[in-house]
Amino acid sequence: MRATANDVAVLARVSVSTVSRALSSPHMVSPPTLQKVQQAADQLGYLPNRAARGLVTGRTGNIALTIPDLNNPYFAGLTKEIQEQARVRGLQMFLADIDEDPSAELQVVEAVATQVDGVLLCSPRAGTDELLAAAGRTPVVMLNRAMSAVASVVPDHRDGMIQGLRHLWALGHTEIGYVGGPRNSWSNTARQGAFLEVVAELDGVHGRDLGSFQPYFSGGVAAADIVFASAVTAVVVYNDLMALGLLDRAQRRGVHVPEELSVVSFDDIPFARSVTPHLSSVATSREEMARRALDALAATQEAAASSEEPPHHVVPVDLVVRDSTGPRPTSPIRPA
Amino acid sequence: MRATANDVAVLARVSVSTVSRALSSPHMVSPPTLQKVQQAADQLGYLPNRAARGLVTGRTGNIALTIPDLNNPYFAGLTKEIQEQARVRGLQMFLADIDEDPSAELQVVEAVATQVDGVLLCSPRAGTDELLAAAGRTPVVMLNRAMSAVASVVPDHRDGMIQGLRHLWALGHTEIGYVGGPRNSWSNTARQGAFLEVVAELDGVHGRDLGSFQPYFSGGVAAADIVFASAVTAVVVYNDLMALGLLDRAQRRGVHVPEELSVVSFDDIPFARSVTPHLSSVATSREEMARRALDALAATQEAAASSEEPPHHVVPVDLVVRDSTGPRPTSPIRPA
DNA sequence: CCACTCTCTGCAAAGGTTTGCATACTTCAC
DNA sequence: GTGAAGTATGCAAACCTTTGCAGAGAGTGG
Repeated sequence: MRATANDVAVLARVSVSTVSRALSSPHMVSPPTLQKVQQAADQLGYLPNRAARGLVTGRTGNIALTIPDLNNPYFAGLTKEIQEQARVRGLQMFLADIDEDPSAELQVVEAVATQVDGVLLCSPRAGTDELLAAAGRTPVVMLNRAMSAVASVVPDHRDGMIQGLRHLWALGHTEIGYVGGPRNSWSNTARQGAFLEVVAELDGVHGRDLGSFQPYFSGGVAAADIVFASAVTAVVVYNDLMALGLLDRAQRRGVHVPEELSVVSFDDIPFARSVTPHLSSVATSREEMARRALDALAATQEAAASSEEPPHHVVPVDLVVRDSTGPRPTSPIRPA
Repeated sequence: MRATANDVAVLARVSVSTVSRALSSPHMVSPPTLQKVQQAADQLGYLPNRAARGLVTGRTGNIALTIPDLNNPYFAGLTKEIQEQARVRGLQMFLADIDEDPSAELQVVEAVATQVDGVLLCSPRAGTDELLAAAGRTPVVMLNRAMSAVASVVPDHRDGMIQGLRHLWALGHTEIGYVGGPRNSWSNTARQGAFLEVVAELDGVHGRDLGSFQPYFSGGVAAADIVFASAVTAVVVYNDLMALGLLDRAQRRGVHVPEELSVVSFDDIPFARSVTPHLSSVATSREEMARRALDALAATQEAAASSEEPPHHVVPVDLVVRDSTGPRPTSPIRPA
């Protein structure tokens, strides 16, 4: 079996208490004993059992993250950054890919609740009340969903929409569509709402909701022909993955982007730069999201007793203009 | 605080032992008591503390996975499948993105070793000996690296290379290059070795090693001009990400794929179907890799005592032919 | 030389669960 | 009516660590 504190104690001829103190608060122990203990610990390759420690201290050094779909590079990148932020804070991370299954999300939260210091719910699929119930007393921070009752970190969807639409407006577009993501997604609701609001404020611009689609490449393919058949010359797409699908279908149908159709989307995944034309997209810094998420978690832990309002972060976004947006075409879309 | 077994015991007017038994081995408890306990547990929302359970049973219900780079969709997809396989087996999963940092890998393994039933090391960066030392008595399975001492799951690189090269050979190519990944990567060594071997066995085919590059989009871009300047009409590329970079650069340089250059790569990431031309690629079933990885972990746990040879899985692969490969051109590459 | 302060160390409890053993109670056969 | 067999439950130890408290010993000042 693996060496325990007791083994080290025996070898160093001290008590387990001294071993514990030597390793976690060295200043409480005399230099000679400290050295004895350290040597014994090294010799045995001793590492404290974190589960046992968590049992008594109440802090486990673990966090958990739920994510909807790792096959979406946006979420993969965000996961990477969150894990990196956890690492620099000395935390280990549980990960669960929910894959659109709300019950799986609840199960995971219940299962890990006792072994983590906090839970990060990224784009939660289940209901907020159930999730909070499942978490029990464990601090929770939501990513990509805002509610007053629980701490949250969300991108500034509205500002992203403003940046995207003003860009299209400046290019002369007046008929602009919104290609939506899943109807029950908080992010989609936020973006769709912002689209309609902002479009109403732009002089001479006519906005059109083109419907809801799956937030995958295939969803963009599915939306494409509807886009071509509508009278729009530009679209804002729920996310990059869908925009890629739209682009692929456009190419097959002989619709030229950006000459006949301009496309802006959200997320700025790395592949936005790997396709032709390179995608104009609204970028949120994943590193900033991750940093704020872990800060919010720490704050929530502190504020557990003091019932202050939990922190709500809105992370700034930036439109990155590339090749998928261009001036309003003079003639309408004409698929080959 | 969260409800404990003791709270349930008090409410149900039984002992904690009975609570424990009622919930984990119901048949050992009389129907009326069982019902009392269940009702009390429901009422309090009781869920056993898994860390405490792990302390006494020695099984935690957790595993850990280290992965080199979540921004590579191949690894993101593999992570997703492994987490899914863990879920169906009732296990929670720690995840660590190593990002090419061997010391981070060692730290993580040490940190989680006490709180997991096993560790999956995907494309390990650190040395095998150090990793095994860090894991201590925790079962370890390696993915994408094979060694006799430790259980492993690897794709059949050699067969993948055979399929890719025979495909190119059948298309008439005789000058074929290999665009390599990182020199210290086990996968790259395996693929490069297989390339040279297989190419030597193909009549009239001349293989050429074109060097080592970073396993990213940028690495493919960096390799591109070297490829165009060499006399090859086809290349096998270490992975899809690099192939995408190569394709991007080819388009900018005016090199037509597959008319002037055929490209085959490894991994078959989803984006292989999202770029133009769609990429011919050697696919490994991520689901199969994941399943075998968890099977191997379970087997390693069993065989901890009996010192049998650890299991070594070689997972079959399939070349998926798409649009990036075509007949040998009659005239050599001529960048615009 | 005493009393006091400080520094260091050990004892024992606590955290929440599982499980071997013992006990109490039933049931049944003789 | 007694003994055996069987069932259901509780007690207490164990897992590994941290930490409050107490005690031992050393040093210091009067």
